[in-house]
Amino acid sequence: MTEETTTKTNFIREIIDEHNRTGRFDGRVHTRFPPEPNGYLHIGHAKALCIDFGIAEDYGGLTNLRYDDTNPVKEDVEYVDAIKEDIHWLGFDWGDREYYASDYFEPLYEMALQLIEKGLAYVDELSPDEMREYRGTLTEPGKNSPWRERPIEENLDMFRRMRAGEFPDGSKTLRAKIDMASPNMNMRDPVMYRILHATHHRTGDEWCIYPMYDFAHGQSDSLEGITHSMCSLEYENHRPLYDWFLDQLGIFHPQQIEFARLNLTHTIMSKRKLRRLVEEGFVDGWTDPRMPTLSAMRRRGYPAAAIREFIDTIGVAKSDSFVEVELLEHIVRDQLNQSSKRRMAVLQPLKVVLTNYPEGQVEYFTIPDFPHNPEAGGTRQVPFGRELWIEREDFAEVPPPRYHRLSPGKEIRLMNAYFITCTDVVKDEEGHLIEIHCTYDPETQGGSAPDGRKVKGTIHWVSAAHAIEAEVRIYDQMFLDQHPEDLPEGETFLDHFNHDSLQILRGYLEPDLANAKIGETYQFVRDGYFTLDNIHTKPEKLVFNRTIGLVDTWAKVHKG
RNA sequence: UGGGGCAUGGUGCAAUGGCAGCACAUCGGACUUUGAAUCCGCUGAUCUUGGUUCGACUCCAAGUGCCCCGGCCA
Repeated sequence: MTEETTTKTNFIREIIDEHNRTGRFDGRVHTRFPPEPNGYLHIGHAKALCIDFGIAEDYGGLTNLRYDDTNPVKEDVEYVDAIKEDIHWLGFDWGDREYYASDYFEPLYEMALQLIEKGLAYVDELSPDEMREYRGTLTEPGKNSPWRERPIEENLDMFRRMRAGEFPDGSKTLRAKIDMASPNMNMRDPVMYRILHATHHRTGDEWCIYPMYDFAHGQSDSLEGITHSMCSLEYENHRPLYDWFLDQLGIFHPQQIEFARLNLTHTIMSKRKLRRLVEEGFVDGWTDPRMPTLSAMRRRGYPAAAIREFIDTIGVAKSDSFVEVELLEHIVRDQLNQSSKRRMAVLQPLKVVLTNYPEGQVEYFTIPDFPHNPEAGGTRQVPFGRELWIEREDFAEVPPPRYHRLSPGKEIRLMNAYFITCTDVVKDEEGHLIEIHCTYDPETQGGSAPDGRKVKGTIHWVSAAHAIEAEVRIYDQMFLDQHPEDLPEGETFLDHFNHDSLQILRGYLEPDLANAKIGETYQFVRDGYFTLDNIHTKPEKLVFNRTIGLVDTWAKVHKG
């Protein structure tokens, strides 16, 4: 309208604005997104992605993709490919700037040598247990390692021999010589290198010493000319160390800025815990539609644009927060409502026979894809016949108060077809409902009565003779608890996994759905949004995932 | 007195010394060939106590609460 919705400001943008005012980076903004390839990206990473890529884009800058692959025992190529696909899906692009911390192992090694030469790093031979003991506690200072005053030449020699593979894993480390009495534990002579005789997914067996995150990250930023290095709050305590390495090395000094990571209700964001759900079979892999991973959301039918809109809506700050998943769901529904063609599908079927409808007769109704905005889409032909499927919940033998659907003696509308009135209920010997008999009013073809009479209820239907069958998967939250990680003593998140979070149904669909395409979402009228599963769907077997249900006010009132 | 960080409706985010606002959620109503959507309306917040000021969410002081840090993980 008059003004393009101004990008909301936040504390990070204010810091960048200040840098631009003072000329700290000559007006340059260059960020990086630094995933560790040890798991799939989740919605929390989407927040980082939107911050890293979004801010750079707004300031006319660039963003590098850089894998933080400094720990070969945890990382794998399987993840690097999945990560790239997810970033592209979200709509971000790093051009040709795909980097790896492992690209910098050689320069990093040189930098370590420099620090040794300046007397700022030493080879330590304390065992892991001893090191912990020497580190002190949160309230008591640590004490210096007996190896701390080793001569520079000896450090140089030992470190070269560490690289050469002369020592076993864990026998030695290279440590920064800072301050064992620092109140910041990260400054108590942090380990820079450890010995790991492990095969790295990119460098193979070229190295047997690997830099720690703290020694690799800042210098990688510096090497790439990154100006603003955004990360989550827990790295705030690491910033003095980030700054220390850069200052001692005297190299280009980016600014680290920390923000609060995203937490969502009813799910977990810890990669370690998500991996347990995968490895212990609670879910069907990292892309199981119940997972908070981006590839799961894609598979489930969440639009990438909805995820970006969501991240934009929640904002960025430094206070720990828990966003209600309902907000994400609202935005997904909002976008899908505008883009999804309407179709009819019956998921929990009940047979209806129109006793006064001619045996063997079939007629076709032309129904718009977007009934409330017919110009927005096309139409499709929907067959109608004497026998129909309706939703089990759309009939009640004894209707509760304010029930608008079908019940004995009541007239309602079959959407876009006819008014029908229930005349009989057919049951088996045990009293189970088999089918219901209705009469239709031929005068109400198309769904309105020439005499102007109204009906309160409108239900959807599928012609039994023409219906196609499909598997339909309905999802619920993985955890019923709002905060599944906030548990009483002795319970784990696994104890609270919602085993009813996947429901598999066999539904009857209107025949046009045979033309459904993977990647397209449909609204199954009065139920929700559905998309074809990109893994289980076969030409001879359609499998639909329910992306998200429609808001169901009736269910709320009814359960009330 | 270890260090660092954060406190605004139920949730998330604004207001940068000048009328505390937006979104979601909740609740009520209108409309409806989707009990959806749409529309209208209600409820509801500045952690506490002092101070500065004509005026404080904002500045100052003290306190309280929550989060992070003792991996050769990131």
